[in-house]
Amino acid sequence: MPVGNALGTMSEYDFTAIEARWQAAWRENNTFATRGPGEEGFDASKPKYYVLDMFPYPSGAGLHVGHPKGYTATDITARYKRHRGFNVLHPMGWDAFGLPAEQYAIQTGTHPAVTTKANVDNFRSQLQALGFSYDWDREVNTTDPSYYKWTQWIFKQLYQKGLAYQSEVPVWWCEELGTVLANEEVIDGRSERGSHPCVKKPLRQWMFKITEYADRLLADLEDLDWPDSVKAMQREWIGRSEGAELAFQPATAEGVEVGEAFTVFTTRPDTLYGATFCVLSPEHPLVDVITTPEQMEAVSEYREQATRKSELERAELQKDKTGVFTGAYALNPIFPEGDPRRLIPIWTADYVLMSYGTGAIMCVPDGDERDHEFAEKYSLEIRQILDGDKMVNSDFLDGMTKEESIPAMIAWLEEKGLGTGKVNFRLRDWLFSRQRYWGEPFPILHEIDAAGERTGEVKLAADEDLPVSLPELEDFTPAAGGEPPLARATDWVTVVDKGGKTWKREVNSMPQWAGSCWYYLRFLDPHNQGAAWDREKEDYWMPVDLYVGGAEHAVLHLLYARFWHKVLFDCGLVTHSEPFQKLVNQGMVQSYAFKNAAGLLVPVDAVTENEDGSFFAQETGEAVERMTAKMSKSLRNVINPDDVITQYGADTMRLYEAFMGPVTASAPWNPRDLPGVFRFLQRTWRVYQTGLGEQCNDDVERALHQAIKKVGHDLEQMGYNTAIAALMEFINAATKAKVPLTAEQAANFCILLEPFAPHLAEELWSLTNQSGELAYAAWPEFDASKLVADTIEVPVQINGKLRARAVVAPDVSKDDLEAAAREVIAEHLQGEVRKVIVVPGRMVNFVVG
RNA sequence: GGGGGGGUAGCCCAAUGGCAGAGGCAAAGGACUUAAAAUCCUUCCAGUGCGGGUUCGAGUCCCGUCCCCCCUACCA
Repeated sequence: MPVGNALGTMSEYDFTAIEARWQAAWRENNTFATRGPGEEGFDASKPKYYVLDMFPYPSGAGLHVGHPKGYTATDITARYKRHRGFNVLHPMGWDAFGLPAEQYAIQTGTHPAVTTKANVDNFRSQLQALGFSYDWDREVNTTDPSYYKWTQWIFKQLYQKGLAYQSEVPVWWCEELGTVLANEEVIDGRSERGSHPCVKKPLRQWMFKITEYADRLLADLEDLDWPDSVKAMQREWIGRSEGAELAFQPATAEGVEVGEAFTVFTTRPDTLYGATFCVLSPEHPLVDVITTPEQMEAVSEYREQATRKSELERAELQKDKTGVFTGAYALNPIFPEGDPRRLIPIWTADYVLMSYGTGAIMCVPDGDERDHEFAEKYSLEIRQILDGDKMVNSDFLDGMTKEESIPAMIAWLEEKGLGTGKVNFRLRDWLFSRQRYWGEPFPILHEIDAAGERTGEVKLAADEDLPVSLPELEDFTPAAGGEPPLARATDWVTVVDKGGKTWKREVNSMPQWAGSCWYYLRFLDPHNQGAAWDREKEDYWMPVDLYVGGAEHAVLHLLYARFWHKVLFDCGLVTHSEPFQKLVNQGMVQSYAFKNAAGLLVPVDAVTENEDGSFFAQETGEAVERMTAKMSKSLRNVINPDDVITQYGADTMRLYEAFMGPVTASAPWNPRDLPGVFRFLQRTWRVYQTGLGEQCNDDVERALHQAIKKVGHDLEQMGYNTAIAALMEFINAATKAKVPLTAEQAANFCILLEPFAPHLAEELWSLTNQSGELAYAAWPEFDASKLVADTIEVPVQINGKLRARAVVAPDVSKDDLEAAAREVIAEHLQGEVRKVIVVPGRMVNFVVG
């Protein structure tokens, strides 16, 4: 085979050389450097498009084939938008604080910064090998002091707004990780990372008042172009419910008042006439006060059991409700003194959670399924108050539906001063401190007294003292008792201010979410030394037009970032109240796995396929069933992107990722499908190898214009897989025509191909001596007159069933089409034609009989 | 239990209410080749989970039902 690039000479599609050449050229020419307001070369007349990936944590394992699925989608869109004349901001960075680097440091003594740098370098080169058009001049790294300086500065803004506070609260403590965790990071009593057991423990921690923003975080979801599932998850997490709070007074069995009144939250205050008992959470402080001596032993034992039970165990045991009578009673405020219904028993039970509402509930067995179950089990009174959807035995509410009775009851309670209408949220304040080394230090100083003890007074570090840099440490292990590793850096911890006064630094660090709460703003102005970002740039680029990432961040990163952004908005630092206008969750890239009859998973490399397409395990010979699963080391089904690039090239890899199906769909990586897209690129290469022609072939020209239309249309709605199908159609047509493309056709197809397979497109652009920079060449316009053939076949139906086809001109009139249809259908037409439906260019339908 | 998303050829996946098929994989046959690979050409394949309804016409809209995936769950 002759090797060479001269046109007219058949040469191989040498993707390795082509990709290396163009990646180098893009770097040298700064092809994808983006200019914003105030930057040289900025063109203010162009519209902007900000397309963002959720930046990765640079793990030691390197890039996973799942990462490029989203990155390929955004890159195709970024490249497409450049052709459409947009100023495109398409940056990449590293969310590099986090536990793995710290744990590796504890095991090996390697400083997390060293590990992080190595991992970042690896990730960057892997991403560059895929030819993504990021503006690498804007790369940010959350662990860089010049970055976290501004993370600390934003913390100060939140603090100054009164949104950050310290509190001794029961928080999730994870012994294994040696740190506290946020509610969002604990699932069923286990840490989200690593699945280690966690317990509730009272500790003094930094909190953010995210609950003050609950209403806005909920309401503003409305206008966002986000997946319904993510909006639903955020709504549920915020958990707004309307109802009332009302107070119950504890009393003895004789009705003598004891202790303080307790408040309950209920969404159905109107069912108060059916309230026959109350339940306090075992953690409720009042339980100690009101429990009678006779019941004390049983209650203490129950409470102890409840604390020992993990949240997980409580959830597992949910079917079987348990509880203990406290011996005390509560006065149902709706009944007058002397009414026997007024005195109701108070129980304690762990199905009532201290963390929701007030930790105390009124129970209406006739209205609530759980209360009913509990009442049945412990033989408590069940008083009817509902007949169908109408209230009964409820005095002034009788005959009302709940829509009428709830407001009526709230009005009544408020009038009598017994309760108030109340909106309750499930959202808790955000626990913002961690006992780790590898995180942002707080810009906080604690006042200490002569004995070196904290007085409780704190002050912020001055702006000119930022960043508060991480001190060097030898040992990164958390100290016993939850003391953070930073406490060991004694020189760093002690600060003497200008007045000679001694302070101690905060030794907790920020959680990993901090850096990712605002990185999309730093990309706008990454080298700014004097400010986190420039207002003019922020005004131009924000909000993010397209944000692509995994669904796992639905309530963590995406809720936190929205919260920070709203605070920044209230501070007048940003111009929009929401950061991410359109959000897309890319589907997961899964892998095949195999399961035997016993349901055990069998590693991929231990399975062989039979001729008939079934599978068997090599060792045992037993039949196994193919299924899709997450890639995992144990199943040995992890695909390494580097191997794919070596074998097929980056363009094939990109094309395959985009061609797997809709970007939002999960699909297994199927090595068998790779050659299909690879062949398409080879065919494309070959079409261009025959040189350019003068003569314009009609079929090729039509296919090209159809492709221009379809690819543009599909890309507007992120239909990457169907856009690629359109490209394939064109190449199939061009191959079939066996005539060289004209220079114009060759150029136009290069532009269509560039977003998907940029290296090959650049090579072909250069081989055909096109002028100008391909990445910024204007997207071609399609000519509607060239879209259709000289004649088209129109289906002719009788009663909706296909009976014949009429060959007509594409622009035939309605009457002429009907005439042509009558001609071809004549022999099939029997009986009276009652109606004729004619859709010009589409079909004709005769309704008979 | 609640919420979100899906069921179309052997497989992945397309189809503004208008011929069920764009594209790819796999399969079969052929061309080229000493042979194989690669490449090229040709061919094969379902009536859209199931049952109703609306319509001239339903994969698409409506009602019911079954199955699968994801998220969430004693939230008062």
